[in-house]
Amino acid sequence: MDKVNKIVERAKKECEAHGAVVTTKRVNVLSILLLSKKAVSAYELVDLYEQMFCKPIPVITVYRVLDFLQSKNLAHKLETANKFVVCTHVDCSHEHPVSQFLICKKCLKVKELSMSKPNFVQLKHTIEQAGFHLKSPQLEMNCICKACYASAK
Amino acid sequence: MDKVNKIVERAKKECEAHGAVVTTKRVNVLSILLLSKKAVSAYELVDLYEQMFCKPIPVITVYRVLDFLQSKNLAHKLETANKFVVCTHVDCSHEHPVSQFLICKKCLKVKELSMSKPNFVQLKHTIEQAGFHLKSPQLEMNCICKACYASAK
DNA sequence: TTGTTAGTGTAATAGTATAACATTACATAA
DNA sequence: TTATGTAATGTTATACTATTACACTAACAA
Repeated sequence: MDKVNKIVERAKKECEAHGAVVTTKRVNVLSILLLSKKAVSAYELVDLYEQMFCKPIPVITVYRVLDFLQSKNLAHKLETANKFVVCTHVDCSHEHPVSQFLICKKCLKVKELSMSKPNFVQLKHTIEQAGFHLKSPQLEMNCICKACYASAK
Repeated sequence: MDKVNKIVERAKKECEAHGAVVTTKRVNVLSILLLSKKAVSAYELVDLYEQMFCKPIPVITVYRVLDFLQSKNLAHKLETANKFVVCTHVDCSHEHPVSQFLICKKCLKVKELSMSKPNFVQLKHTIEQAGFHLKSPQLEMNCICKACYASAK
C-alpha cells in the first residue's frame, strides 16, 4: 500500500506539472489501476472503486477519469481488449514513446514495451508507402504469458 | 457484380478445398464483405444482408458465419474497431502470413499488408524475451488514409 | 454578485457480443 | 424407409461496452 501511495504521489506531481487538477476520484481510479495486476474494464473499475473506497461511482465518471488519465499519459486503453492499464512510464518524465503492449489473452496480464527508434522509422515509412499516415502508434500483441502457457499444458 | 461473383467462386473453391461446407448465408455474408470498401460491423452486416438479399438474418447467425469465415482465413476481425473485413489474400493459396492492418479511423478503409519474415522473427524474439508467447500475430495500426487526411485540412 | 468553467451526477440509450435452448436440413446406417 | 446423428440456423434473452443529453455543484474571476 505504501508503495502505491508513493507512485500516486509521483503521479500527482506529474499531473500538477502538466497543469492538471488532481481530484480524489482521479487519484482513486489511478490507484486501482496501479494496484491491479492486469488490465481492467471500466465496469470492473466501478466495482473495484466501490469495494476499495466504499463509495459508488457512476460508470460515466469512470470513463471521464479514464479519458483524463489517458490525456495525461497516465493510463492507456487497450483497444483490442476494451480494458485499461496504468502507463508503466508514469514515473519518468521524458517524451512518451511508441508503446508495444504484450497482452495475455488468458489472464490479461500486460507488459508495456517501447519500440526502438529505427523500428519506428521503418514502420512509419512502410505505412506512408501504403498511402496512410500513422496516427497513434500503439501496438497490441495477442499473446499468452509464460504462466498461462505453462498451466495450459 | 461479375467481379464479385468470380471472387466468391474462388472462395467457394477455397472452402471446399478446406473441407468446409459452403452455405448460401456464408456466401452472401462473404459477398457483402467483398463488396464493401470498408470494415463493417456485425450489425451493419445484418442491415446490408437484408438490403441486398431481401431476407432477414439474425445477428447471432452473422457472428457464427464470421467465426466460420475467420476460421477459414477468408475474413478478419479488426479488434481495435470491432469490425470485419474480407481477407485480401483470399485469392492465393499459400500459408497465411502475419498481417498488418492499416485502418483509417475516419472512413474505416483498411489496407492489409504482410510483415516481412525478418521483422517477424525479430518481433517474436522481442516478445519471448519479455516472457510472453505470440499467439496470433495481427497488428492493427491506427491511421488516417490520404483522402481523409487531405479533406481534414 | 454574477458569470464562467471544470468536474461530477442522473437517466436513458446505442452499440457489441454471447448464452441457452429450439428447430431444421441433410447424410448415412439399420 | 426409418432412425439417428451432426452441422447449421433460429428465437429469446441478456451481458457487456460506451456515449448522449441534461442537471447540479464548487471554485474562481470579473
